[in-house]
Amino acid sequence: MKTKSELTKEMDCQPEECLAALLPVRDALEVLSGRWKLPILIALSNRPKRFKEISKDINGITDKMLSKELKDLEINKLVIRTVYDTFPPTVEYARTEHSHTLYKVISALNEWGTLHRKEIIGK
Amino acid sequence: MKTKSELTKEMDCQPEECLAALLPVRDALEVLSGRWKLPILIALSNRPKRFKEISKDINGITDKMLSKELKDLEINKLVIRTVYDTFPPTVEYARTEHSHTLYKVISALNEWGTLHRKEIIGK
DNA sequence: CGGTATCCCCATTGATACTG
DNA sequence: CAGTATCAATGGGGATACCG
Repeated sequence: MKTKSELTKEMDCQPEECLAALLPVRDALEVLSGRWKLPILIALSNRPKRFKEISKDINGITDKMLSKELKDLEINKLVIRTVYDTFPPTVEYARTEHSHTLYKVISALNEWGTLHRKEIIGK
Repeated sequence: MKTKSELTKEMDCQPEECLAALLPVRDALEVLSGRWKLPILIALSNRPKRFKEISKDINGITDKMLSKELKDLEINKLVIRTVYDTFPPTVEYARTEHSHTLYKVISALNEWGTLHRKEIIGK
C-alpha cells in the first residue's frame, strides 16, 4: 500500500490540479486520436510527400480520410500544405517544426504501451 | 531546414521503427481514449470510491457510461473492483499499482497539450 | 492530380426506465 | 445500492462515383 504522498507524487497533482490538467491532456489525445494521424506523420517523417504518395504508403486509407486527416493535421499545425502552380497541380505535404515537439509524447506512449501489453497479456 | 539525422533523432526512429512503435502507441491511446477514463482515474486518485460516489464526482456521466468505462478500466487493470458482502451490496473501485505507471504518459500529454494550445491559439 | 459529393452502415453515447 | 435494458440520436468512417 502506498502512502497518499506517494500517490500524489505519482499523479503529480492533487485532484484539483489533475482536473486543471485535464484540458491540455484531452487536447493532446484528440490531436493524436484516430486511426490515421500517426501513420500520416510517420509517412511524412523522411521527406515531404504528395497526396498520392502518402495514400500509397498507408495501407487501407481512403482518399476521403486522407484528405480529412491532412486538414486536421494542418489546422493543428503539424503538417504544412504547399501548392505548386504547375499543370497538373502539385501539392506537397510536410511535417512542421511543431510536429517534432511530439517526440516526447509519442515516446512516452510507446514506452507505456509496451509496458501495458506485458501487464495485460504476457507478464 | 533540418538534416535527416536531426529529424530521425526527433522522431527517435526510422520509419520502419516508427511503424513498429505504432502498435504500443495505439494501445496506449486507446486505453486513455474517450471522455470519461481520465476523469474516473482522477476521481479515484485520493481514495477508493463506490459507484454512486464516482457518479456524483463526475459531472454529466450516466450510470451506463460509468459502468462501461469502469469495466474497460478493470479489463485494462487500471482499476480494481471489490465487492463486499453486505446488504445492501457495497462495491468499491480503486486504482491499481499499474494505473500509477501512467504518470509519465499523462505528464507528457499535459506538457505537450499546454505547448500545443499556445502554438495554436496564443503564441 | 488532388481531391469532393453522396450514400450508407454501425458503433458510441445518451435518456429514460427498470431490477436484484 | 449498483447497476442493466431498451430505445433513439449522432456522427465517424468506408465505398463509390464524380469534378476542376
